[in-house]
Amino acid sequence: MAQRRRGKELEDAILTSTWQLLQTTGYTPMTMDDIAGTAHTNKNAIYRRWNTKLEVTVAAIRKFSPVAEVFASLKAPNNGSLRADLIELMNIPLTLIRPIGLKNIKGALRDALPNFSKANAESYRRIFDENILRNYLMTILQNAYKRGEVKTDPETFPETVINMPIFLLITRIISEDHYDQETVLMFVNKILVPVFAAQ
Amino acid sequence: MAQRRRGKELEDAILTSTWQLLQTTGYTPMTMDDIAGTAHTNKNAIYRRWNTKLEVTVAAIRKFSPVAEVFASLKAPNNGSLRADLIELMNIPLTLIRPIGLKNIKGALRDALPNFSKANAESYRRIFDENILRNYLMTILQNAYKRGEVKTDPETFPETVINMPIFLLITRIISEDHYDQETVLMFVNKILVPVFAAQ
DNA sequence: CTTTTTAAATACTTGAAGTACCCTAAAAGG
DNA sequence: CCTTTTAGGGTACTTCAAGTATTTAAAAAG
Repeated sequence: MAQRRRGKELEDAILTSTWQLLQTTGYTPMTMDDIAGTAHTNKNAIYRRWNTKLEVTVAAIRKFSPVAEVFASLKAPNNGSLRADLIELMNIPLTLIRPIGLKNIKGALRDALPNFSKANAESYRRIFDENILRNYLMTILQNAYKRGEVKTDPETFPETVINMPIFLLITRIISEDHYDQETVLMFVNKILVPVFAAQ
Repeated sequence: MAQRRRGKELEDAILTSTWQLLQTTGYTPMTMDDIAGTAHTNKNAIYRRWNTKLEVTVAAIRKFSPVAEVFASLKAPNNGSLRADLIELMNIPLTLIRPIGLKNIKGALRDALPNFSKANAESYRRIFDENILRNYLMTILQNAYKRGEVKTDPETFPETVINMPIFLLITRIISEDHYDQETVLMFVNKILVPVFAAQ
């Protein structure tokens, strides 16, 4: 019998298995027993650390996808034009979605859905962006306001308008439609710039 | 013991129970056993007619909510202005959402999610609108194009732009945020008119 | 009146989540 | 070293809802 692992070693094994199953089995069909089995341990070891499949999965994503690095290296776009800044902003999710896969994100979104509500708005921003996208957007809009590209103070925009970028992403995920450079340009040119410029 | 019901009588009893449970228990917590129990029958009678909770529920909604009547009485808005037409369009879901409840729609949306995809785009339009909203929107946009309120032929708009109204609704449902007259005006004035006018 | 259909009642199977418990290896502390 | 504490291994169990199977009997059809 193999040595008994514990602590970080065991945790790593669990997250590695989760990440691996995410690529092969996929989020939705993957079960807690699958994860435990692949990691050569049992469900208790998982439940001792996380409460749900969604939580283990988020932990695995944080460990193995470039989410952390990408966010660490980011700064708020400031290219001197609303359009250029929005393109840079909407490119961020591009880097994050690819290694995880749209379908897995959709599965996770489904599990997370019951926690989404206006009252609990944090929870869904957190999945992708830890509010970074939102903060960057506000900065971008403030700069555009100073330049006159946006007519009113972004602080007064309706929540729904501020949420347009994340809502475009969510609907893209729901429809399992690919997200690429062309999509970014379409979002920015055909939707986001017109909407923000009209405020 | 009561007489043994069958056929339409039994079907009505099942749908009545479903509709009733939708108002009390709510879609997500409601189980097939609940429905069977409330209708004083058993699950077999349900499964003989529908395959999933979602399908029974949709049948119950079609029977008891004003969906059918509303759609029958509708005609494509034509008020001579893009803005007025869009307001009329976005008012239609208002009538439909209230008697069903946002939370129930959200639960149903969650169950329906796996069937949503770009490839299968029909399925999610069907939930609310049987494509009527989309057809009306195209008519509205064509009229606006003739008047010059829209610069290019709506046939050439990106799918995402055409889907803006339904996506706004979906994100509203996801966030369990109320949908009222004020929301309609905000959607139309701050988002839909700017987006369509920019095409 | 006989046959066919189909609901009622009940019990069962399945799949996954989540829990309980006992045992023992590994770490920690003296 | 030796003892104590901690936490994983293994296994079995509970729960919940979905979905299926079976037997019985009532209603419909001829």
